[in-house]
Amino acid sequence: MSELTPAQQRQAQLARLKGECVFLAEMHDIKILRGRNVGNGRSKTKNALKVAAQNAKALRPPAATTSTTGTGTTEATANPAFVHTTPAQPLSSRNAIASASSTKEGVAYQAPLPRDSRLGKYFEYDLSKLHNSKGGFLTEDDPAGPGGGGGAGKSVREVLKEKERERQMIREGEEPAIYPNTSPRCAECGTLEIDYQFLKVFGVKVCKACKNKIPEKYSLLTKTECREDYLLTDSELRDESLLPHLLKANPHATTYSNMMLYLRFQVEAVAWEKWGGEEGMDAEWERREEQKRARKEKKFEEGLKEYVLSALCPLS
Amino acid sequence: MSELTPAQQRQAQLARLKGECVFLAEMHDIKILRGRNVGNGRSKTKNALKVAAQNAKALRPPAATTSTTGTGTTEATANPAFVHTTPAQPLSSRNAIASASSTKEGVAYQAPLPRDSRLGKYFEYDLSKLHNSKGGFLTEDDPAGPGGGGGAGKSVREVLKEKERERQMIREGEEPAIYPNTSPRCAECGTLEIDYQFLKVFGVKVCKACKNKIPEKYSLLTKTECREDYLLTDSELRDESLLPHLLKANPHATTYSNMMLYLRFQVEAVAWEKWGGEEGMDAEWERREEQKRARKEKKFEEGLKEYVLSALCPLS
DNA sequence: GCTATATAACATCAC
DNA sequence: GTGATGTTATATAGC
Ligand SMILES: [Zn+2]
Ligand SMILES: [Zn+2]
Repeated sequence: MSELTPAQQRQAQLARLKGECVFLAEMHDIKILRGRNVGNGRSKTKNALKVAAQNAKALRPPAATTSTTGTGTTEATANPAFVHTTPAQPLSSRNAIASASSTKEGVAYQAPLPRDSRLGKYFEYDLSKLHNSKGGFLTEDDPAGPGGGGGAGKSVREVLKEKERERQMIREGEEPAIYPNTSPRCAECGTLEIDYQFLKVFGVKVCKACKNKIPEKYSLLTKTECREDYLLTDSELRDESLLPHLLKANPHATTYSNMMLYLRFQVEAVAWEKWGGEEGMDAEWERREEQKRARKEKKFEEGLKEYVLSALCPLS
Repeated sequence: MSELTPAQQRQAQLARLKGECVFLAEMHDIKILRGRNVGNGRSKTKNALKVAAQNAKALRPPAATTSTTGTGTTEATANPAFVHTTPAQPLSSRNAIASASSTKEGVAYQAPLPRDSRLGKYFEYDLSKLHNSKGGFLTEDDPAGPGGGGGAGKSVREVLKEKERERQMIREGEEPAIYPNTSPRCAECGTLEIDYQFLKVFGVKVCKACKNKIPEKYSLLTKTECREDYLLTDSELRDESLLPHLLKANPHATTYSNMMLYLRFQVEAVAWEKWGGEEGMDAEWERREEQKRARKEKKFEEGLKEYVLSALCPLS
């Protein structure tokens, strides 16, 4: 096999990607002018799908969206006494991990620059507004909504990625431009005694009392729960810029790996964009359940035959 | 890692399988009595699903089911001039392959025994009637239908597996008990000039004229077409006892691998059982198409950003 | 048009 | 509860 070297493969894929980009960019009415990108903006409404825009609310902390508690997720880790015992100590080690993982992506050093830097001027068409599609949320150019200043037109994924950049800056000691000198207050009740661990890790301003009062929004989920109950994939949960998490000692045994805890409303936002709302997710869940059952039955039939045959043949 | 040896793994899986079998067998009202299997039979109607029984017809050659030509499958290889040129020559080599592949399964030597042999007596509950489920066909104990003697209660898969055993016996020179001394006739028009290649490979009695006259039933599909148009998986298409195929030189280049050609109505029968009829299959097809599109768009977005960034950064 | 390789999703088990 | 491992399905490139 005259296979390519890894470097050549990478190059080939990039070339393919570039070709595809040019082609698809035209499809999206984006013009690429070698170093300067001028698009005629919003023209992707044709790709819009299904959807109910209720999820967007979940991203704006001030809105006290109590959402639904519908899905039968186990509330085990949602118990505050169980989850919030450690007083923000292991954060330093966790931050180390976070920084390492976000800087390993090559260009990540340039990426966290603020939007108004030199880089921003090259785009009349904001790349972060590209139609994300896996669910079709926020594709209609909704009129920015009342008070929804910056988020309009961006997918949940994009908003979260930007928030991650802000968190990154917080970790590096710089204040994000959006929160100048005023001390942060709980988004729910306004108290000044917010949980700084939540601010640092999740970029969410909330006090411990409100956290416990609104578990359907602020409770924590283990990685496994996210995978099973919200059908998120491992790579999605590994992406800190999409869904941050905090680490906590595993209660099953001290030798086990740390638990990874995610914030429920963030997880729900991503999952609902991915699956097209809670209904779409439930439908997919049913589908997989049925699939699993079918697989099991097939294996059972084959296995039973093999078993009975092997049990009978010695007698013949 | 104190991992198990392959043999130990196999053993462990078998043990697990046996346990599962016992458990699930009880669920199915089957009693396993170490070498003797006594079940109270039909009690699985609760598992029945969706369905339209039209597909069963496709399995009875005498019924001139013209089926539908609905799906937009390419009819390229369906062109008889293209497909049926070789006069049953390469069969010998193909048969060798077939025998090899079907005997490599260990117990396959015992399996082809006729139903009324010693083995059959141990089962009051016919294992081949187990609910197959991936589509839910034929689970209701349909009253055997007019003239449908042996096939009632068996899934499409099971029927095909039995037919494969017959074909196997034909290849080995023995006449199957069902076709005694009378020469085979075309199931469509009754002529004696049937295509013996089709009989040997597919176990189907049909003349060349009828083959060409009813392409929606007798045309041939390449393996790739089966995979793409009928959403069958590679392992399913590799299983000769489920879906036999004949080989033909690849027209694209003589150095390429042989084409594998499957009979359309057999493929349709399997696919429709798997997906719950043509409607179910089309639904799944749409689902995958959408999934593919979403994947592509996601990759595009990431790729475009990376590309534009790499194109822009040198300028800054 | 097919197979081989790589990638992602998924099930399973040791920790 | 998580991560490593093997298994399966999908995408691509070479033949
Ligand atoms: Zn509060
Ligand atoms: Zn005929």
